[in-house]
Amino acid sequence: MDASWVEEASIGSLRFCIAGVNALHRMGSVVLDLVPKEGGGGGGMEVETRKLQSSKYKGVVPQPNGRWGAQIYERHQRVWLGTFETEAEAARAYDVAAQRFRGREAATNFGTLAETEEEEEAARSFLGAHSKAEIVDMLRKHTYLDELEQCKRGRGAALLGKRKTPAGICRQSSSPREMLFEKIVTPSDVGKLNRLVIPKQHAEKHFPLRIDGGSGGKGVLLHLEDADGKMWRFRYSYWHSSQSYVLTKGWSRFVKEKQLRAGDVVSFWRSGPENQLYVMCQRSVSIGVVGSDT
DNA sequence: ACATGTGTTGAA
DNA sequence: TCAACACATGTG
Repeated sequence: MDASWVEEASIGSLRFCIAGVNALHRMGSVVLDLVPKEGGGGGGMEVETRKLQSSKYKGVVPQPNGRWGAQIYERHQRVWLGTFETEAEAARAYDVAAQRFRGREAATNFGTLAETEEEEEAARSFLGAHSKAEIVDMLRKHTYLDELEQCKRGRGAALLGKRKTPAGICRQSSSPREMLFEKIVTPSDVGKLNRLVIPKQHAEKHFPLRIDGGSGGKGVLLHLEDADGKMWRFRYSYWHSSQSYVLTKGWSRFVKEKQLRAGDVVSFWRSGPENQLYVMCQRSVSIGVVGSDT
C-alpha cells in the first residue's frame, strides 16, 4: 500500500477521507479513521473505525451504507425526511420541508424548488394545501414530485390513491400559534345542518370575505390543519339569508371524525411564516352529569 | 443481514 | 437549531 497517504492522514486530523482515493474508489460517505497503535512508538497506524463524511448540504446527514438522510428540526425535535441515494436528492427533500415548515424565506440548499417562477408558485400552492405530515410522508416515500405533478394536472387520481393515514409518523408542532378565536359549538353546529356558524365579529376580523356577488356566493376554500397534522378543507362563505358566515362543505366530516358535541370548543389558530391556519377542538368539561361513568 | 431512523450529545 | 455518533429497530 502506498504509504504517502498514510503519512498525510497522520498529520493533524486522524480522519482521512478516502473519497477520491483511486484504490478504494468512493464508497459514498464512508471514510476511514486512523488511530495510533497501542503503545504505539513509531507512529504505527491501523484502520479502526469507519466514520462518515459529513454533507455539504443543510439538513443532510450521512448514512452508514453510503446513502444520505434528510432531516429538519422543529420545536427541539428532529423530523426525519427519509433516506436518499444522493446528497442532492436529500438536500432537495430538505428544501421542500423547509419551505413547508418555515415558509418562503426559509434557508434552503438550492435557492429554488423549481425551474420557472410559475412552477415555483405551483409548488408553494401545493405545499400550502397539504399538512406538514403529508409533505413529510411524501418525502419519505419519494412520492413528492409525483404528487405535485398529479396536482398540477387534472387533479384526477390524486385523491383516490390516498388510503393510509400517516399514523403518527411524525408529531407536529410548529412555531408559536396565535389563537384567533374560539367558539362553543351549538347543537345546530354539530347537527344536520352541516355547517358551522362563525360569529360575525370573528369572521370579519380574521376571515374577511368579499361579499359581493363574486366570492360571496361561492365562498372560498380554507385549508386548516388539526392537532394530528391532518389537513382539513372547508368551504367558507357568507349566507345572505341568515346574514351569517359559515363553514359548510367539509364541516360535517370534521364533526363526525372529532365526535364533536354541542358544548365542545372549537378554536382557530394561525401560525408560522405562511400564516398556516389550524383548527383545534376540545371536549367540553362535562359537569353535573350524574351517573355518567367514565 | 443490512438499511433506516432514533437517542443523545455538544457545539453554534 | 443543528449535525455527529452509536446503535436500536425495522424489514425483506
